[in-house]
Amino acid sequence: MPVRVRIAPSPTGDPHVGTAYIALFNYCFAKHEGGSFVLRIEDTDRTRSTPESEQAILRALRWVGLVWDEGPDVGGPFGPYRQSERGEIYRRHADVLLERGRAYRCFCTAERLGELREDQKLAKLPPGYDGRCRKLAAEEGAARAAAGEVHVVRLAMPREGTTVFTDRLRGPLEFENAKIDDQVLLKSDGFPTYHLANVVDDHLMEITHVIRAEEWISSTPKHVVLYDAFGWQAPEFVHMPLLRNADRSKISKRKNPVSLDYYEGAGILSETLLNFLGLMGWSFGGDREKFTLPEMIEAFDFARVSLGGPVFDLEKLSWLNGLYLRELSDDAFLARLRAWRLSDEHLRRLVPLLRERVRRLDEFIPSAEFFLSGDLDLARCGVNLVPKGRGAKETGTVLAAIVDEYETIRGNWTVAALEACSRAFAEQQAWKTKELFMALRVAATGRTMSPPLFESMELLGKEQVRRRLRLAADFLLAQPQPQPPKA
RNA sequence: GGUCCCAUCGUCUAGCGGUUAGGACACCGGCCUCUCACGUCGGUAACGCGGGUUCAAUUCCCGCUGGGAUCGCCA
Repeated sequence: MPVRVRIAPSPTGDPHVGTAYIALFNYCFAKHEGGSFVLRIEDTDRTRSTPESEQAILRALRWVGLVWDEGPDVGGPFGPYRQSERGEIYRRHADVLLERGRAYRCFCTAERLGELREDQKLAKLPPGYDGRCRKLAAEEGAARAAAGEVHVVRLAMPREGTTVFTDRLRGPLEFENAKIDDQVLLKSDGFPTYHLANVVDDHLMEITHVIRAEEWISSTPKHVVLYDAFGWQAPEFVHMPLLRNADRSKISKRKNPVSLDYYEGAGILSETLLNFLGLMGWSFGGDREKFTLPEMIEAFDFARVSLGGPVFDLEKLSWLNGLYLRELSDDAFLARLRAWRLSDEHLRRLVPLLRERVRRLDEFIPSAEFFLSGDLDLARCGVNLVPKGRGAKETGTVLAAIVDEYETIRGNWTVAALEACSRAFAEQQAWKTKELFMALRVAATGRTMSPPLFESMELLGKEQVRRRLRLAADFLLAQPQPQPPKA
């Protein structure tokens, strides 16, 4: 049977470095085995999925250079590759489970489930569905559903016994069925949850190996039960360790740049990024640290995966990138620069902002410096970061808070949205706009004098701004507190 | 808290019973050099703890500790 693997991102946000990481291992394994690499879009969350996000993810994955053999854009024999276009398939399969008594209709409301969870929390019981609707007769469920009553379909987990599956990297993993609750398979909007869609699609798309992140281990027994309920053979499971923040928690945008767009914007070459991700949890063998994608494919072996969650270290990534940069010819280097920020396209966006602040052409580059550089020298910004009459700590807190506030406009990173959001935030914090805007200006540009703040922020891009604001906040929060006056 | 996963320098890792525990990033020093960077040479730095098994444990087993994940009509 030919090896078929897949990467299945959910288009609910920015292209994630973890997606590229898992995609890399899927890709290398598939290509090493002469198999196929499939891209499937898991957009079953109607409220959060957006076509913009899907486009951004496809674009970023293309930048990274992992080419998929089948996917929503290129098609293939197992399409459609977008789950939102496969609704009928999931409903049909849910019906099969219903008929077989392996699933049941549940009419409990979100409110009741919320209360249930609250009660369980208070009583210090493990959270989970209490199975109320499982007691309903199938006929009654069918009748109420036919009458148009809103409901979901839940998996009827076996109440006894254990479910075992073999993880390629860890060996057999065993779970007690009684401790796994009845997962929702079909939501009340008729869309499937991940659990159903993933199992159905992996089977229909003839996926042979599910290579995904470790966070999925605990839901795998549910998937195994589903395969069994359908009478299908489950694929082989391979759970890769999770990328981590410096504090060893799962990598997150609060603590690390996580968007592939950030790395592209920082001038990390895609070949560097792939090489570096290949160093996370995997080793080439020998003392080899620098290798190309074809070399990694050639050498690929799951036996060389280590399971400790690797901390993603920007410092080492930058070092590796330097290696790649230095081996470029001058012309190739120049081409990279142009593709990065020195394209006509990018410079043309800077010109209108900067030309009126420039008297001579030789002032242009200095005035544009913060648009073309990475992290700022915060020690040099120093006191300017903190408005008069405000403390370092409170300014740090405010900057950290506005980073979260900007989350709400991530899909609409425009001057107008930035300004509206920032003004509202200032009011809410009881800060003068003047105070807040200056702190933002210095944190984002490193200067007290700059082109208009929101224009600058829009051009810098959300990744760059987020990073600089966070760094400034961390810097301020780490300042030694003023000593209380001596008595 | 329940369940599950994991555990070698600060970080990424090699090691798959017997090694002076190797390499890389970062850090420190030397060399190179007009400076810096690159390069190069050297240095500081790790097997979490306790029991077993064994002639011998970093390596195998168990417990503890520590870290992580997960417990959604998100994926």
